[in-house]
Amino acid sequence: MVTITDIANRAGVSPSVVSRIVNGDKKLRVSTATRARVQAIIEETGYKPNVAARSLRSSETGLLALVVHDITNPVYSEIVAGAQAGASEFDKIILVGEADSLGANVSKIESLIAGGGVDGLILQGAGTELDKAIEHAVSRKIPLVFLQSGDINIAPVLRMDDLLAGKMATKYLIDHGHKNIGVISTKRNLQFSEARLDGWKQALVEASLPISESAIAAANPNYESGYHAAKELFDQRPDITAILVSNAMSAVGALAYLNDAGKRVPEDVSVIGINDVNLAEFVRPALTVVKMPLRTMGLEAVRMICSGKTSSNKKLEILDQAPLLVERSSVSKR
Amino acid sequence: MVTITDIANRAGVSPSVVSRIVNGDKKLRVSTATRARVQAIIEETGYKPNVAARSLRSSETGLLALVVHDITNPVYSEIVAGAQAGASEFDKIILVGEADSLGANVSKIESLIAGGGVDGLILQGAGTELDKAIEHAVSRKIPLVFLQSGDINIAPVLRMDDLLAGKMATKYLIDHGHKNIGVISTKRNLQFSEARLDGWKQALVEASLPISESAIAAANPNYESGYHAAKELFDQRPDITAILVSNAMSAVGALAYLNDAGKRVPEDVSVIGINDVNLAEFVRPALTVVKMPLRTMGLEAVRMICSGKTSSNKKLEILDQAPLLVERSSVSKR
DNA sequence: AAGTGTTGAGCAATCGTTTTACCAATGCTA
DNA sequence: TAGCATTGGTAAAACGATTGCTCAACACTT
Repeated sequence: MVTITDIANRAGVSPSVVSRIVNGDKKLRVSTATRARVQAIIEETGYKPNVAARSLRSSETGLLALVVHDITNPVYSEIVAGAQAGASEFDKIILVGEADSLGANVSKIESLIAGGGVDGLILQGAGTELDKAIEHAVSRKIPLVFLQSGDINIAPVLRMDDLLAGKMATKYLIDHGHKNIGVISTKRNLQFSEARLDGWKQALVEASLPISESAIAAANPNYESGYHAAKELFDQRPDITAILVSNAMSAVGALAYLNDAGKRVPEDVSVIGINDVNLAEFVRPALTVVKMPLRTMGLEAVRMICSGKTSSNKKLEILDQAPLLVERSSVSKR
Repeated sequence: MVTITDIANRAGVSPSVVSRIVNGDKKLRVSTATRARVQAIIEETGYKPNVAARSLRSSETGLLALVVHDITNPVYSEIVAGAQAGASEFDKIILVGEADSLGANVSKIESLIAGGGVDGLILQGAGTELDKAIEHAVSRKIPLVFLQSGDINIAPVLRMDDLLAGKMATKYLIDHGHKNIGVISTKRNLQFSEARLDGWKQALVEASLPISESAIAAANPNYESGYHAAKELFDQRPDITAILVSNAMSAVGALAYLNDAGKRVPEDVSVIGINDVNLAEFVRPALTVVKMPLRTMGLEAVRMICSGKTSSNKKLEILDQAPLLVERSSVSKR
């Protein structure tokens, strides 16, 4: 492999000069002549600095780890996309991990973090699997941000306005004349899910509608779980005419159940989801949803990490960008 | 940070001993007493070797880069999952990149590869964006595998039995009495897509059914494109009673179009997809598909990389594991 | 008793960059 | 012309781990 010394030798300069040229050193003092000569040689040889050596010296790796709960969930893909956009602002690369699958390679991830292999860590839906990794990150002072839920005493938690989202969605159903409104919340009692549920409650209260525990079901964020939660809900409460589903994948599952149960959407039952994904537009009936700024959340997380806002600012941060109601065909007047 | 020297000092041994203990050196000769002492100190201090230093010395990073065409596509998530499973066999971590989004950070990815930041490279649906990265990988002799399509002169190409899949699916439609069978192929003229199309053709030929160009449409692997391709197809050929859709996301899009066009599935039109995803089961009607061994492909790619089969063996490799027909509700007898 | 093996461990070079400190040469000021 | 600043560059010490080589001590063999 061609090293910085090779370049230096061929150019008849010392490695330091090459290094400065490559890195665009601020207080760089090198004549335009040598600079051109060196750059030509770099071009010609295709020299690229060895990343290991560089990060050994500078203790920066250019890698940011983002651990999400489930890669296959399109909702999380949005977060990843946002993070990637942020990463390119700061010239970093996002390393995507999956919390569930981590079981197998969790120790490898831990070593990576503990060994200074990443410049920052973004954790979405962190369960206890990652406790050790978190510990290492903290002791190594690696910038850390939680997304949607996490322990505020350890690192900042970034959230979207989930309360507002739940409220908006529910209000929309109420405005369409619904009075018996069920909700399918997200399991695991996650903080953000709780907030969405609170939004539902607040909207009902403000409309002087009763809140009943029997109108609440819970699902994991996948199709199947949404299907079963919907079944459970309607078995208990056949009188429900509209449901709010706290996440997109469960919403699609719920739609499937309603179809199988012979309930037409939206004629018999209206459905509104939280989180928008491409799929919502192409499922039939197309899902009306409250679109959350997932992308922005991913982006903002990276920005916090890279601009050093994580250590100073240990608190719950709620994104300014408001949820957006996207009307499609799954809700009707009653 | 606690380094190997710190450990060595506290244990009263030299760093080499610590290194050998940590790495389980084969020809390791260290007394059980010192070993225990050192290990206790490692435990106590939480020492983890610095990954940059380690990879500088050993020129191995423990990272494998997997670049897929589109992270949000659940089909590719399967590949990623398989690769991750393979990675944990070899104690490596998968770094997932996205070819499309690469536009922005492509140069960073290039540097990573060129700088020896990864131990191997798996490319799915590689377009020209990555040519430079490929070049670097080759010149650095970084193991490289193409998935589904790629230049066989550069590295091995791993494929599934796409021809068989196309044939099986089409035969299934034929067996159900269909004679006018359309196909929505995948754009970009990718090699695997071509093979699926050939399968369609072969099945028709074997059944002495005519092959007509007007029965062929093409879509990108996403919902929207599938929707439009279906529209195009049926505008041209309203007589078609069954379609084969070459990828799952397009199939869902096609389903949406058929619904909007007032064609009932499967009563008026039967649909069969290639590739299975969870969604196929929860969309209504549930999609009948030919399930491809995507997971196995991801797994096998990693195995090839990590066992050094990539340099010797530059050829097209087709996975043994056969496609599997999964019957659901989108195909009916005619 | 001399020779031969084995065990346990240390020394020091090395991987490729970055960066601090330093220096020589030149130009400028007063 | 002495003094000083600027320009353009070099030397060498890190960064932290790995590993080939060396070596002392002891145990066996013959």
